[in-house]
Amino acid sequence: MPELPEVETIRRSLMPHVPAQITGVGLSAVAPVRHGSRSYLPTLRGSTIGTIARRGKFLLFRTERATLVVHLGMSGRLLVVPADTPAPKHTHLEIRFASRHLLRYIDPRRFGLIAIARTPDATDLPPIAGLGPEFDDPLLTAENFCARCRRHNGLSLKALLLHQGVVAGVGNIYACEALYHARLDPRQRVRGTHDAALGRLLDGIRTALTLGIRHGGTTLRDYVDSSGQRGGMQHFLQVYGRADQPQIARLTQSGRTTWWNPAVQQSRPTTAQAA
DNA sequence: GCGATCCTGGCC
DNA sequence: GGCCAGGATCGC
Repeated sequence: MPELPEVETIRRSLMPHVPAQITGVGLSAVAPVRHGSRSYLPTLRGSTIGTIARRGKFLLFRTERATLVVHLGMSGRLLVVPADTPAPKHTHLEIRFASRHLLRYIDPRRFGLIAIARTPDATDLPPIAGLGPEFDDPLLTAENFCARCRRHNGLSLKALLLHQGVVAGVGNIYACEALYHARLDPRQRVRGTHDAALGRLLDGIRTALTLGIRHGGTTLRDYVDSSGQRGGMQHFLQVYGRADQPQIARLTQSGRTTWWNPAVQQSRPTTAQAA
C-alpha cells in the first residue's frame, strides 16, 4: 500500500510523539518479524525512541540500543492511539509508551517487515543494504542516475523504477506518475533510452514524489497516517487509476498494472516536442 | 526478466 | 467464485 510519500507522511505524523520511552512491547504470534528479531524485540522495553528516520519505504525507530525497522508492505498501517483503545483484527505489534499512548502495527496481509538493526542506519539488514539512493540525495546527479540505470539495460522503464536498488521508495503509483512527467513510454527498455531521457526520468521521479509528500500521500482505499488522517494526492494523480479519463490506457507489466497516457508518453520525441 | 508466491479483504 | 490490490523475494 504505502510508497515513499505515504511512509514519509507517517513519519512526520509520528515525530510529535518522540522522544518516547518504551514501557512495553507486544507481538502477535504471526507478526511478520524477519531476520531473527523476535527474541530481541521485547528487550526494547525501557529504552527510548529518540528519533524516527526513513530509508526508502522503511521506517527506522532509533533507540539508544538498537533500531526498530518497519516496512508496511501492501496493507500495513501504523497508528498512535490512547493505550486503552481496543486492538483491531490483524494487530501484530504494539509498543507502549510512558505517555499512555501506544504505537500499533496492523497488517492483514502480512507482506510487511518488522526487524531489529544494530546500527542507526540499519545497513546491517540486507533489504536496507541493497537500497539505492534517496530521491532527494544531492549526490544523485543525472550522470550517477544514468550509470545506475545502465546496470539494468534489459528492464523496461517501468520495471526499472520499481527496482529499489536504483532509487529507493518508488512504487506502482509514483512509477506511473514519474513516467508521465518524463513523457516516456513505460514499455521502453533502458537499453534503448538516451541519457537525456533518463535525465528526464530522474526529474519525473523527483516531481512525482515531491508532489506526493506535499499532499500527504495517496489514499485510494485505506491509507492513513499515524493519526488516522487521509492523504490528498489522489486528487492530483495524472495517470494512475484515471479510468475516468478517455485518453488514459492501462497495461500489465510483470504482474502489475501500468497506467499511462500514450498520446503524451512516446518512445521518440514528436515534432512538437522536438521544437 | 518474468511468473509464482507469500496473505486477507473488498468488490463484481 | 473470481479478480484485484499501494510490495518484494524467490525460483526458472
